[in-house]
Amino acid sequence: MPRGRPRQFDEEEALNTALRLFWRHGYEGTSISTLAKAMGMTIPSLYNAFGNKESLFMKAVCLYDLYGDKLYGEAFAKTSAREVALAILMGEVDLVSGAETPEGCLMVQGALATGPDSELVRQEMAKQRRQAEVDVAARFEEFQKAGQLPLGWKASALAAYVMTVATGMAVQAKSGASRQELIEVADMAMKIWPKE
Amino acid sequence: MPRGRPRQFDEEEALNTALRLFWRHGYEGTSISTLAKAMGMTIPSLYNAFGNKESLFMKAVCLYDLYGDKLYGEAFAKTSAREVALAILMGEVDLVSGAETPEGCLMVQGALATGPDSELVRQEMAKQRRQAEVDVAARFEEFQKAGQLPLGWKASALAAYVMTVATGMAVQAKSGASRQELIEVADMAMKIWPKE
DNA sequence: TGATAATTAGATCGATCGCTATAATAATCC
DNA sequence: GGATTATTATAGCGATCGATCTAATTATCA
Repeated sequence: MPRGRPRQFDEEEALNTALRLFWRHGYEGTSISTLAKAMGMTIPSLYNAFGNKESLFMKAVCLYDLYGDKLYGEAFAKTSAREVALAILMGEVDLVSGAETPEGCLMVQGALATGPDSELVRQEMAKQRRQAEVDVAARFEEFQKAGQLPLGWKASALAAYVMTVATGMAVQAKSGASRQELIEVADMAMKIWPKE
Repeated sequence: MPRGRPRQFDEEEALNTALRLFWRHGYEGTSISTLAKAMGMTIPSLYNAFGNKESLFMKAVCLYDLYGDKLYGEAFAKTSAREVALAILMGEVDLVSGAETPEGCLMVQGALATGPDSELVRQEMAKQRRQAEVDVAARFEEFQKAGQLPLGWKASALAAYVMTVATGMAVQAKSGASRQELIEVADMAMKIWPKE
């Protein structure tokens, strides 16, 4: 046990609670007092443990990234562009409409349009969304170089398309779309691939 | 001229200014004081003319709807499902990446995830997004009944797909995607149609 | 057992939030 | 010109925002 008075909260559990709140209500829509109450700690304890609201949010984002890392890790392991796309879309359906998690995607609804005080957070979310697309494009590029993309397709355009559908499904989930509806959307989206 | 002291602002112009601010910064991210300054009127004048923040936002949404009404009106006039979809997607590209307007879509980023105080506004935006999809589905249903949809396609799933891509493009635009990138996405999205 | 270190608890900071009460101003109506 | 009506301007309302100060508490270390 460390030196001083022991903490009355579990840091990871508290961070997970914060993640759920930011996920559901966004960065601006979640107040410090709401966070502190839900996390079972006083406001000074929250600041002592997590810095400030922005750094708490960014730590929650890091925790959220674990979901994405798993999803895209598994998708990138697939051996065809079509399977990669399918894994991304079906994985996103699970993520944005999971029964145990808030509807939608933290990267999208965490800070999409904000006031001036949250501008840095908004830009960081936009940056991470763009980076995810760049990563997907790089994976598709590998298939492109191996001549395994349909004729005339650009890896970057395919990646932009897949991520656009994924992002759109996240908004649909937040609008109340069911998992079944999202699966139908993903099925439609996969029809871009030419038949044999 | 009406009875009392004349107004020092043009109501429609002021509402348009409010629309731009809500469009860029969202409902929660736009404060009354910011709105009043940009609209060139004092805070009491703003309340006198527009009620409260929520009703001002809803009036801005009505003004925004004019863009959508034009877009979907023209799209629904097309004579094939494919042309309807193409008109929707290209129209949305214009709308969410217009040079004269903020990036993205007010319906999406106006109030996607919010705090408890903005819950009503958030639900209203979600409702309008769902309604737009229902309208598109109804148009596709007409083609379906005429046997003019590809075999095995559901009008509702096609509508959900098209609106998902449209919504996703709105987020992409807010992330900084260029018009050209969005056009490439729309082109990819249209590939779901089978070749003759 | 006393010094040290870390966390907790309670009170509160200045700033801003959405909103409004009051009163001065500027037009028309009679 | 006086009454009426609507808008403007100033000031400020209570509540909440993110964040912090001070002090009491509870552990380890020497």
